[in-house]
Amino acid sequence: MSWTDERIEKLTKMWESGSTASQIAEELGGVSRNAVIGKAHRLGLKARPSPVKEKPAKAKPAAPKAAAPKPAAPKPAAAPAPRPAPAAPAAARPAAPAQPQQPAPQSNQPRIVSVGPGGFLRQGPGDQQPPIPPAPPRRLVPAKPSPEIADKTSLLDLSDRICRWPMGHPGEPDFHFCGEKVNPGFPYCVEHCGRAYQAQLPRGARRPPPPLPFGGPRVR
DNA sequence: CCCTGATTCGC
DNA sequence: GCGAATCAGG
Repeated sequence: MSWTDERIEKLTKMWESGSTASQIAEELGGVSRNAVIGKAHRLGLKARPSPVKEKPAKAKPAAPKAAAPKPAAPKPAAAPAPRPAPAAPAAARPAAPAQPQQPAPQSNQPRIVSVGPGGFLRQGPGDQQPPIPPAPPRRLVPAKPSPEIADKTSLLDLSDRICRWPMGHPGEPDFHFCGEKVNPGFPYCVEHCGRAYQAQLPRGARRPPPPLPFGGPRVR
């Protein structure tokens, strides 16, 4: 792509209206952000108040870098008063918050509108208006993950009064906890306390041990 | 790491 | 003149 008059004009307008180099490059198409910046500087449009914070040479005149091999033009410090001072890039990036803008029914000026690749109408920087408040509030996760586990006692449902006896095996879709009201003073309900706390039977009278929580090795 | 603009330098 | 690479900063 070459820098035709039109493109240069567009670049100039957008640059002066506060659009970023990336935006300009994207708008123009076929050029990179660097190309835009390079061209802009070559055109002499330089030194916009960029998002790069300016360093106010404050109290300390310590200017290790800003020392002046340049006698001619002392840089006019950041003067927020003059025009191109995009103060609020928050809501509307592409919009140009300069001055001659919003209600500016161009008296003559046929309004240059070009058609983009997708068939959309391109806007000039001056025309840009932020018509769409973003705000797509949405929740990706429903309050109840799924009906299946809605009534089952999950890990999150456990409390001091809830029987935490595991039902099923961890990792399984339906794994949950007993959820019964606890046997006061114990972490399990009465039934599971009976399982958890087995009276030691006399040797020889042992029965095969009841299934422990998590059942030991998985039976398949 | 994303972004920004600025500058350099080989083409 | 051009712009990728690089730099410097937020």
